[in-house]
Amino acid sequence: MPDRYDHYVIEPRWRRRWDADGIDRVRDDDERPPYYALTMFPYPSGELHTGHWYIIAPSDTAARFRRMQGYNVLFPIGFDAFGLPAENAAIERGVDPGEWTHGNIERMRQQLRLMGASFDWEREIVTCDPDYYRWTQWWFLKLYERGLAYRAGAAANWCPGCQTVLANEQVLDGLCERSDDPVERRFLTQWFFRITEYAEELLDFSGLDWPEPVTTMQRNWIGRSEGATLRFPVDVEGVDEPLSVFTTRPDTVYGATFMVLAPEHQLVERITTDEQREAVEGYVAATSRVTEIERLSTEREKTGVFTGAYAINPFNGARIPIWIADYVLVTYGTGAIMAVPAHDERDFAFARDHGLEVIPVFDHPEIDVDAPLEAAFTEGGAMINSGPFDGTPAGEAIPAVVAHAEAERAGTGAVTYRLRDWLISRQRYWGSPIPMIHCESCGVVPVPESELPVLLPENVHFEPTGQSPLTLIEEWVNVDCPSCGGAARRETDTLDTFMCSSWYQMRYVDPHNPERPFSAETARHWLPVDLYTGGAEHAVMHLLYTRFFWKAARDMEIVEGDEPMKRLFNQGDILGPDGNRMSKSRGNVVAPDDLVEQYGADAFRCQLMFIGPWDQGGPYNPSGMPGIVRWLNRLWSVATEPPPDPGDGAASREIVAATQRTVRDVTGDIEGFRFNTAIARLMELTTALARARESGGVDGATWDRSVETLILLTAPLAPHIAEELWERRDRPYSVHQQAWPEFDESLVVEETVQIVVQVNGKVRDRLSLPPDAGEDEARERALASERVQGWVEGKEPRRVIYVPSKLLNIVV
RNA sequence: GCCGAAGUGGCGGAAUUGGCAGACGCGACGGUCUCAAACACCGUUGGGCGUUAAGCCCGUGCCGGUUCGAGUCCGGCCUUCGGCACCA
Repeated sequence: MPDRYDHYVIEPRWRRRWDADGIDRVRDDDERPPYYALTMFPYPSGELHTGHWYIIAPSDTAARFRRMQGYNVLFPIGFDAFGLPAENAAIERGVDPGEWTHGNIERMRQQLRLMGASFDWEREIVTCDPDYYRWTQWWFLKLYERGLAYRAGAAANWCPGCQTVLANEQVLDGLCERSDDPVERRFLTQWFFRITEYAEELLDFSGLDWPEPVTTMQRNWIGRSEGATLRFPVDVEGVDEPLSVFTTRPDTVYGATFMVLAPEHQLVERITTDEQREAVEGYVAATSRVTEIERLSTEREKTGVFTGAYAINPFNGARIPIWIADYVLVTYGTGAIMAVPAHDERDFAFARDHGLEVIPVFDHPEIDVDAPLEAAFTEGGAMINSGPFDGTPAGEAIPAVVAHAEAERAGTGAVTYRLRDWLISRQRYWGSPIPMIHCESCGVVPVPESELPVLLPENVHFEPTGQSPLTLIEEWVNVDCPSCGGAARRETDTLDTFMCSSWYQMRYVDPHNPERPFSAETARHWLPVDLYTGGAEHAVMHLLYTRFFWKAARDMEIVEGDEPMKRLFNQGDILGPDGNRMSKSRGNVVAPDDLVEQYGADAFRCQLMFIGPWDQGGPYNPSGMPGIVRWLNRLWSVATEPPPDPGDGAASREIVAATQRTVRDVTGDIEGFRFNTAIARLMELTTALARARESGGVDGATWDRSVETLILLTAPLAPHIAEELWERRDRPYSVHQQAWPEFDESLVVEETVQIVVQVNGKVRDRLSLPPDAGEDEARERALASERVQGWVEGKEPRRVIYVPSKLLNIVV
């Protein structure tokens, strides 16, 4: 019976052994330095797919690598288990969301076990378990106490057919995905978190090792704008308060020729004249059917309607018309703008389409400002048409105008953020109940902490009543007011699932604590997270929410430090073999279980890591699997077959150097998540050893050290085969508890280096030189070469560029 | 549309700071071992010119620029992907 690599036998055997030994249990009192490696927890959709493997297997490799480097690594897993799909299953198939979710979790746990990932399963958390969401509710109360939670009106997608609120993904081209009814916007009173209070601090990423594109996206998302709010009196009887607008260009105020309100602006109804009412109401209704993305498109025609009302420019007394248009959003700034068509492209387009006046208030060296403008221009020289400000240079214009506005009480300098407060209310069943009670006499009253969790009731019916399903459960909704004891009703909205994932990394450090979300000591020991890996699709929302949560917790002295995740890495998306997102409808889904069955978890892990850089993702095609399998087989042979004939040991030196280069490169590659090149280097060393075994000349000690180094370097990537080979070489269990090999530079010193010789930038020859050769020596040797002479043709070099150990370029 | 990213052989990709384009692997072709085969082994493999060879020319999405030298830097496009606040 030939002794060959058989994943089918060795993988389950080692998983059972690791499990029995508790090799992945993490202790808080371990003396090694702590290292917290976190991978974004999955939603329990029902089946582990290739995408999960692509996210988790490399994370596991990174965690195992740190463990071998001497850290006590916390690498937990759990399930982000509340959310829409469970409720859809309930509506469509009548299954209970809780049962559906728990069934999925059980299945995915089994599948995850096959991966050979070094999770400490005793720390598993499931966000829909009352033991977890009790603390999610606790966080809500803390944020409420702190004044960071409040109620306000906000729009939701409303399907009149289903009588229900829809998620954005349930709206397709403005229609409900279930009933095809046109979706409307409906205003509801909902809960918000004041994330904007932290906007300024959230712009600061100093000290964070995060990918630059993510911080850029977050900065743009927060969208800080400096400018001013200006107050324009409204020329309508009964409207005494002025119309407040935010502008980044207060210096163009003399060029404001009309005002634009968002159609949802609260003043619209009060200022609209009788003649314009029908048009305005029609436009407001039409706007409720347009998505925000469409509204912000700069290509789209700028529609709008005149309200019939006028405002007074506080600077020059000009009486200017007030319009409504959907390119102004009620959620940004004050929901109203002063339009300066001469100096703003959107305002210009609007003015052109609706025949409104254009008054330039800056001159320009290349534009005739007395002629009708062809387009808006944003950079000008000095102010014109601006009364006392005429001649003020552009650089001084904004402070001058703001100072004047403040003196005249017509406005103030202001900073606005694009970031909006976080809407956390969901009109759904499958989420954590918001722990609040509405009492007629006391108003909104928090549920006392001692009464948490507010349990989600079971046996709920999902009927299209226009209410959240929780509203219908009288025995749950009706409750005594904690404050006065009178009859009161529970809040029937549930929490956004982003809230569950905003603090889960904190719960992992102390997951079974019944008294607190976690103890202060464990938090100090483990937090913040050292390495967070997950999809770039979370670059903005989840990662901003969790930063906000952390900062709020810090201000409440629950955690220490300013940031929750020190280092962040975003892996790319794995696609189907056709380059499209894997989906059942496309028929391009690759099922991991089948591949694991056929090739083993190690091979599948390695193939996923080998296909390309982790942050790039890309198409996954199992057709590349034979290359990985061949490598593992070759590794098996090298490690299990007898050593080569030592001969005179002449090849030892090169094997030592090759091994050391591999140590250096693989260490750097795993550190930088370049698993693809790490595996390429391991393949090269494996091949080099296999060839050396054939040709001989390697002494026994060198051979053993090289083979065992190769196994150690492979261990984080292919944990099962490494363990098996380590045991077969009679090394002490476990390979995963061994120290990572140290690179020794003195063993790789080269006697000569190859220098490329170019003539006019084209490679014409190569030279072998000592590494410390100087330019003169290199030049002399190069010019002596016949091939170089042929290209130089006796001409005198005009210039010679020498890069030591690399290249010599002769320019003639 | 806005914000962010990516385009290199038949395919996945490599080239970490501007310095030999195509490492490593798949596939293909040729061969070895074998009764036969394999997840075994060896070799060739960007395109063109060249009988072989030496060698030469072209070549990193497109157009232009900077440089002794550009896959890499700059400007302008094209295409694909992620996010856009109720999918998670």
